[in-house]
Amino acid sequence: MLELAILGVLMDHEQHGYELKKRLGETISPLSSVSFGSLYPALARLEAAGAVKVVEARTGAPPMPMTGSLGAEVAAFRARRGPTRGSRGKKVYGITERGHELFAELLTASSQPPEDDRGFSLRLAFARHLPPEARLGLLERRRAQLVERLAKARSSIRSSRDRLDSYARSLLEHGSEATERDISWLDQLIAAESAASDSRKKETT
Amino acid sequence: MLELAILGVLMDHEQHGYELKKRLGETISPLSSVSFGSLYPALARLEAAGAVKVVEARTGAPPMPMTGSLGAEVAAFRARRGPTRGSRGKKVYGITERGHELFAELLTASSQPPEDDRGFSLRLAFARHLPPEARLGLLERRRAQLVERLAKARSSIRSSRDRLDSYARSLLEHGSEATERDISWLDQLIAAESAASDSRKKETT
DNA sequence: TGCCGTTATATCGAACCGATATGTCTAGGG
DNA sequence: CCCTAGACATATCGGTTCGATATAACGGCA
Repeated sequence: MLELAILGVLMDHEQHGYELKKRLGETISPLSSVSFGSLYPALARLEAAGAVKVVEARTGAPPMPMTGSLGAEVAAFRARRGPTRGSRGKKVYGITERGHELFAELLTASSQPPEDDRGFSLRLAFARHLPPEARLGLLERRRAQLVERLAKARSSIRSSRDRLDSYARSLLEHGSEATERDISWLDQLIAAESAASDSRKKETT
Repeated sequence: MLELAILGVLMDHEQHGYELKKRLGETISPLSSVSFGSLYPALARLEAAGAVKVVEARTGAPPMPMTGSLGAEVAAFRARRGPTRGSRGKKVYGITERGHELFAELLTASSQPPEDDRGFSLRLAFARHLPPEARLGLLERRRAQLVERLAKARSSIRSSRDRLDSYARSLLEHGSEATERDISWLDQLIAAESAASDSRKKETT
């Protein structure tokens, strides 16, 4: 999930981790910013998989690998060289050819099973990298999912109306209204997408 | 987080894990159901902390007190499916005195730092267990948080309008609208809460 | 010069999820 | 009467994510 987000942001510009976090926070999901505790491991995974690579490392000395369980060794090394020694600098990451493949794969696949909300938002944010049919499929699967969720929520409200206090009831009703709006928003997107598809068809005939 | 949800549900009636999962899914957050992989460890944690305890395990005849509005329903369910149904291999959990303390603590505390969306929903769902002033505080903190989030989202949209494609832009704008509606929903809740507070004040004078 | 806020990378423990294993109970078909 | 499919129910495993924390370089400024 995070891999997809990282690759998508790196598609535009090469960046380093700290910038990446900011961009992920503002562009993709302003609601829940990504933490470093997941970002750096994810970057490490991607680098290990050959999907991204360090393009530029601005350091005085060559970068020292501090991965794995070498904490004690590194500490010993630091103690030898003194506490002021530092080779920690920026590591600018860029996406590789393999990364492009992985991005396409992640963006397309696993949208078959009912994905969670953030998964959909992420895919929609990168929808321009999808072929038009896949875009429509994404929107329509999401719509179907929301319709089902709305039905469940409504039946849940009906069946347990009297044993809910006003707070819980208001929460559920507000959630249902939000889902309704999501659906009609999707309808707009689907209509726009269909119109674009039609105009493309006309052009080629 | 999950601990709070479990304790809150157990406040109403004693239940076993499987029922708990269903109730958490339908009542609290219809959007993201809790998985067993987190539910059972959380129950184990709570049991280790002495907040819940096993009330009944694999008994044939149900001597369960089952106070609350659900008692009738459970009885009807048993009558429908037969008296021996679902009484084997189950571990019915109940909340202890320590559990009540922990619940109050979790419900009140840690709402000071900006909590995430699910955290707020959870607290609101159990708002009837809060003292009225704490309810108002909860709502107003949430409102302030959403206002801030909206401002950030808007400035983010403005600053990066042209380098966003239509999908990302639509996503961000839809998110902002949803946040606006959340805010006005909160305004309603705050108004209702204030009115209730006023009427209480009048009663006591 | 010394201090401090920002930028930046990295790790740790705990929580949580999705998949999976295992066991129990009952209904229904042969 | 058995026996198998499927609901009910508990539990664990590997991997991802989060929140907190450590470390360190850099820039401004008093």
